[in-house]
Amino acid sequence: MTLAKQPKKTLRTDARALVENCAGWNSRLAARRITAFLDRELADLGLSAAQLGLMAQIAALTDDTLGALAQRSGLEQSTLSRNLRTLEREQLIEITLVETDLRRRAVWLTETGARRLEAAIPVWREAQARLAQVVPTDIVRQLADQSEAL
Amino acid sequence: MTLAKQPKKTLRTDARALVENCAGWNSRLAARRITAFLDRELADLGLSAAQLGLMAQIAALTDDTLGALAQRSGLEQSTLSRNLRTLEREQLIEITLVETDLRRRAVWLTETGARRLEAAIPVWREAQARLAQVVPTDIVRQLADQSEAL
DNA sequence: ATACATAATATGTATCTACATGGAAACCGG
DNA sequence: CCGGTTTCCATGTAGATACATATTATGTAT
Repeated sequence: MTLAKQPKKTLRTDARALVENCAGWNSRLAARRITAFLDRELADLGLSAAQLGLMAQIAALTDDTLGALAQRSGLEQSTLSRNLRTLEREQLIEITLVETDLRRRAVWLTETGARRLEAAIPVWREAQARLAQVVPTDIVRQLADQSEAL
Repeated sequence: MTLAKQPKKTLRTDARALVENCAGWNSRLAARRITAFLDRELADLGLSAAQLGLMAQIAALTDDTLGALAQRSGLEQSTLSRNLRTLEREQLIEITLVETDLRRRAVWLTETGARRLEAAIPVWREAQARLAQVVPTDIVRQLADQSEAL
């Protein structure tokens, strides 16, 4: 009878292998750490790393609707819907109907949002540069690209 | 007067550079995609990728308390506290007092939890192998390691 | 021993994330 | 034009995550 307190050696060994190698765990761990770093760097701007990224996604589009934005940003449609809401509440973005198809909504930055993003860019650039001294940022980008095939 | 609908070219250009290169965004994107893949692969087991990882962390320890586990797993103490609760609710883990210091709690897998983890290991191994054909898992591990320095 | 500081954990609050489902608009076959 | 289907988005629900703060127990100086 194996006590839970002292699991079988093999289980512990397997668990250690999982902990070390699991790409799921490791990718989330890296994301947590990198995001925490950026959040600290961006704290003064009143933007989180996630918000900055999403605003940049929006600014990068010429004009597009929520579904397309979800696609491009690799977010669940429902997740996007909610992440947009916090930006909307702070009046950084605006969401409006598309007259030609009333099911669709279009997003864009407000003037306030554009100014906020503009102010954030150099801070982000600086933070990313410091980050790049510790983590190979081009590799991170490759990873994001490659994982799309999953 | 620049309309928000058509932000300054420079802003859009900067935004595109951010979207492409931001290690924060890219790391979260990769983590989302990898985690979603593993969640699908693990669906039958009644475990999410995050739960599996955390259970493995617990199993990998000989004996330890919550603070140490938070450290090792790179999670906020408060985050860990809550993630453990869902495992506890399903009776996969047990949390008890440490008699020598009543502030501390110790965690371990229940028999049910150990069996569940044991069953999950081969499934994880298979999933990780398939994942590795698309994403270099050793690189992901390096990233997690390197980002600790942030 | 008592009062104050420190340590370990839990809880309040809020954002990020996703799956399942709901509601409204558009589309399409007859 | 009408009814069924599909598309787009929002919402219910729930886990993952973190910061700030509260709570309880330990340690310490007097």
